[in-house]
Amino acid sequence: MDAIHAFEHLPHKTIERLSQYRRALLICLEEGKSHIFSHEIARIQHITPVQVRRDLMLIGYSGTLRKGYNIEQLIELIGEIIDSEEMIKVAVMGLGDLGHAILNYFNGKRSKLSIVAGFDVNPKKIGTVFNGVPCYPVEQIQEIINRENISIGIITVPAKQAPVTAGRLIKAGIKGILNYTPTPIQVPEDVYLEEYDMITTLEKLAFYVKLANDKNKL
Amino acid sequence: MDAIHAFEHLPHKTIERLSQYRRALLICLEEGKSHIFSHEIARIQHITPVQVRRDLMLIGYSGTLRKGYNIEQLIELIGEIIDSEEMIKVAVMGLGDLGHAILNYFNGKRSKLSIVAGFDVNPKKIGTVFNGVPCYPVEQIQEIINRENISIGIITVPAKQAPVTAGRLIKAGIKGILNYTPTPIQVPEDVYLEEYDMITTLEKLAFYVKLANDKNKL
DNA sequence: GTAAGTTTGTTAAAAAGTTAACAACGCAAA
DNA sequence: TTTGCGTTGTTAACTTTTTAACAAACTTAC
Ligand SMILES: NC(=O)c1ccc[n+]([C@@H]2O[C@H](COP(=O)([O-])OP(=O)(O)OC[C@H]3O[C@@H](n4cnc5c(N)ncnc54)[C@H](O)[C@@H]3O)[C@@H](O)[C@H]2O)c1
Ligand SMILES: NC(=O)c1ccc[n+]([C@@H]2O[C@H](COP(=O)([O-])OP(=O)(O)OC[C@H]3O[C@@H](n4cnc5c(N)ncnc54)[C@H](O)[C@@H]3O)[C@@H](O)[C@H]2O)c1
Repeated sequence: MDAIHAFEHLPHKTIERLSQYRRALLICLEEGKSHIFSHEIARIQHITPVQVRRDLMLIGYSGTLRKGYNIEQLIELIGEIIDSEEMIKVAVMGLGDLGHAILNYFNGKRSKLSIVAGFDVNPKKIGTVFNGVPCYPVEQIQEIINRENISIGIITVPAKQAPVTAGRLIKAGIKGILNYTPTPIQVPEDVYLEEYDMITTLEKLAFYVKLANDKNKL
Repeated sequence: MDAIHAFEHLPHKTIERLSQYRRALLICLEEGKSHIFSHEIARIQHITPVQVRRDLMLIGYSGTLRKGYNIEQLIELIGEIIDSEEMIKVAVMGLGDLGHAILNYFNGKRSKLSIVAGFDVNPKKIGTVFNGVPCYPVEQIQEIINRENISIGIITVPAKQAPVTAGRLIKAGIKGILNYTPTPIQVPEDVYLEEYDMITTLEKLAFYVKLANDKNKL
């Protein structure tokens, strides 16, 4: 299909925004709305209406003049683009506070993404089931990842353990890693990596807050 | 001072990377290194050496030829740029799993940023102290934020409570908000806002994993 | 002491991402 | 009708961000 080819070349930022649009659209749908204007989506996402229209143009979706976009259809189309046909399965490495928060938050939210396993070294956690997700010992990682066909790993172990944990995930054949520890990790180029550290976000925020403060003092 | 003026116009991405460089540099310092090359920093951060050099050029830091950058000095300079002179104080709204993870993780990591208060509605949590951070009832938000001179709020309440919580923070005079719930919020333009949703990151990851999969199948 | 090899600093070019501008359209009110 | 307004789709301009290119400088090896 031609469309699949096109979606390959969607800008990275557009992919992110599509996910965000869908999240917002799902809420609107729940609230009983059937249509939405570009400027409404824009306001929710803190961007410009032009950008919304441009993104939707890129995925080939057309709205109705003066009526806006059909919410249900748009959710459907975004799903066709960013979701995969089969379920994508995810494992969480390290079921501490953050790992728990993620398990709590995540499952059930998306139909094509599911956390199916947790791994830990703490004997008290191994064998327990949290929110429907069983906790396995790290030694079984290869076995479980093969058996369940898990392709994404989330790292929430103590920072020092991040590199060795990443190594295990890679060895086990994982294709994408989301690293929530502050220790950067290295991956081969066929593994997708996202790293997020709260402190970077906070420091950025603090920088701009300070800047605004300094300006007001003048 | 002239330099302060210049730092105002640093690219947003550079600010983010400076925070990341510092994080990496602190680790290197601990490991006993005294100097580092641009390509080493680049490798840790998964970017190019040119970009590192460019960022450092923008902040006016010069390395030594064939010896690289002095780690201690660079950490110091990055601090002068992105940290504020006085401590920036932070409050966490909602001390559930995620709020706890943040308290656990954060305090002590940075000298100029500190979480000094938590707020919750659960009577069992109110009055407790977690990791040195007291939990107050939300009703006292105005009082505590004024008294402690808190300027940043992190939102980790249940998603539905996000907008009302944001409203309270804004009313209390907060200047920056970091929203970790999946419900987008609205803020006046003198308040800095960052929103982060794990699902967006995961969906993006899943998209590129799928893409790579599809390519391999051809 | 000279040549070869590295690494920095900076300017210039390229790429990615955002915003502006506006024609086309359709609804609503006059 | 017809006029005016609000909205989409799209091209073009602009801005931001990244990458390339390369001279200058220092070190080491010969
Ligand atoms: N990025 C962020 O925003 C953010 C926020 C909070 C915490 N963190 C980071 O996330 C990580 C986890 O934080 P937390 O508060 O949940 O810590 P925690 O100590 O509560 O949890 C860590 C868990 O990992 C397990 N573990 C230890 N070694 C392991 C290994 N080798 N393999 C598998 N499991 C192992 C422990 O038994 C524990 O259950 C830390 O690195 C922390 O720095 C990041
Ligand atoms: N963005 C992410 O990556 C991510 C990950 C996990 C969870 N979350 C989100 O973070 C939020 C918190 O998650 P959690 O797992 O910690 O939930 P939780 O239920 O464990 O914690 C929520 C806490 O907020 C308190 N609370 C409820 N209403 C409040 C109010 N009006 N004011 C102050 N406190 C209030 C509750 O008493 C509870 O202690 C949720 O919205 C969840 O969707 C986000």
